[in-house]
Amino acid sequence: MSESDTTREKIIVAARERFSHYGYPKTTIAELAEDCAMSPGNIYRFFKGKIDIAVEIARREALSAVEVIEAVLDCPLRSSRQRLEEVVFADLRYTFHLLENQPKTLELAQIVVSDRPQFQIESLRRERRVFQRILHEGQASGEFMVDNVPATTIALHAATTKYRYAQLFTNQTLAELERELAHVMTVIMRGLMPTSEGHAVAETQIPDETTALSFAASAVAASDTENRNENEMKTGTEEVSS
Amino acid sequence: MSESDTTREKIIVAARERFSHYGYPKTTIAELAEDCAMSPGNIYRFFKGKIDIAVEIARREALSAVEVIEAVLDCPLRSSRQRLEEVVFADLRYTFHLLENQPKTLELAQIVVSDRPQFQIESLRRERRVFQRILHEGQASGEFMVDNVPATTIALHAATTKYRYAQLFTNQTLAELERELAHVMTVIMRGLMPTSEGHAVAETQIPDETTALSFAASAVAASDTENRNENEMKTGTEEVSS
DNA sequence: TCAGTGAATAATTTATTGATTGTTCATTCT
DNA sequence: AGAATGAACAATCAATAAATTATTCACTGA
Repeated sequence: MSESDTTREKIIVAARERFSHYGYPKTTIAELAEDCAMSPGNIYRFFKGKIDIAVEIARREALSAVEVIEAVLDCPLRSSRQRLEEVVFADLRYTFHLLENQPKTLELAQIVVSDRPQFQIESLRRERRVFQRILHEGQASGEFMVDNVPATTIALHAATTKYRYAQLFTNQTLAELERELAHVMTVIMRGLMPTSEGHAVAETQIPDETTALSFAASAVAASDTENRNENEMKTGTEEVSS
Repeated sequence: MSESDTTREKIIVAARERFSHYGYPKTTIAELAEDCAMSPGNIYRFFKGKIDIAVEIARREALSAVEVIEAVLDCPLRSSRQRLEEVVFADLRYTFHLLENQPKTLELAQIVVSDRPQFQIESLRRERRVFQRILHEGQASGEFMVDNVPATTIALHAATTKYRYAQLFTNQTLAELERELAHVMTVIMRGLMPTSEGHAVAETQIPDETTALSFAASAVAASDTENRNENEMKTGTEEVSS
């Protein structure tokens, strides 16, 4: 069991290397087998097919992307508003840099999604859970005033669609997108927060790239090498409906 | 001049027919020439190339789509909130039905955009002008309380990205998208409107499909057959920055 | 029994070719 | 002159053949 697990890992490592260098289509099973010093046939004892190797890699990529974002939650001494903003900006920056520096990752994701539409749905759902947790906390502390948390979670997530893998929609620069997103968040925040009469909710400021993310990056780097188990992580809040 | 204009129109009519039936790639210049009872070479006295015929058709399509939406503006006895909501829902429904019933139109648009990226930028800008006009009016009447109208226009437009040609992003049904959009608009409206202390801004209701749109459809149908001039229409408000 | 093999086969991709199509332009009408 | 032609050429596409690749499975060695 443990033996066959390390073999499986070897395949994944080799595949990740080749997929990111040469792309999924140009990588052959025979090459992966050679990298792992085994026969092509043996690969099929660990994966049902070539696409399933890609699915596993994409799955892990998606999980670690959410981990980056979730790390903002563990950052102490922050208001719910700050958390929400940092999560949204982290999402923009993370996916923007991903497409910029690792174009093969997008290709892989597109291949996986076109073959397994459910994959995208689940990735988005995982991301929404983070939003929902923040909304929930903000609601509990009185910082937010929302009458339907699950529905507002979906709304928030939908309204920020443009800022996930933004290069798919536009060829604006990251700086332009950040300025735009600040305006979007300003409107949304005014919609979420109760207005103590008289003074309005302040504009959203573009968060510093280093603040929350250096924290997040180190947290992920630590968890990345260690407890890599197959199970979903526990959620802590109820599901987003739909 | 007038003579060569009607010839040009004949080409466009023939092209629109063939493009929507058989698609852009399967339509040949020879066929268009035959439809117009002329030689292939003569087409090139009116269009620089095949793609330019598609550009002209797409340009008109985009203009008439904005006209559908602009018609909401002429609908009397409506609050700015209602106008904004009706415009956004009209956009969702119009583009949804377009992709559903006229798949070749999407194909054409994608071909045009991949060849002329500027085309998309200008179409989006035209759409934003409608948003901006409503925001402006709402601001003037005191119904909205926005400190930066151009920036908020961009934010509003960006936050509703998912609901333009929604099938490109998701395979949700129209009914699902409408419910979702209602939640998005609820949050946004709370962000735009001043809260008289005590009672909150009401939730967005999904507008009736017939109300504003039957009005709009007839208005466009009327203008569609008649004054078809090449000029841009006058805007009436200042430009959206960027 | 079980991890692993590698030749055989089915499926897909790539290369090649011939046919079609977009575009030009010297020429013909009017 | 300007309007239109259609043969000529280059670019693109479709069809087929050739090569490569994914996948299976009867088999081997621990």
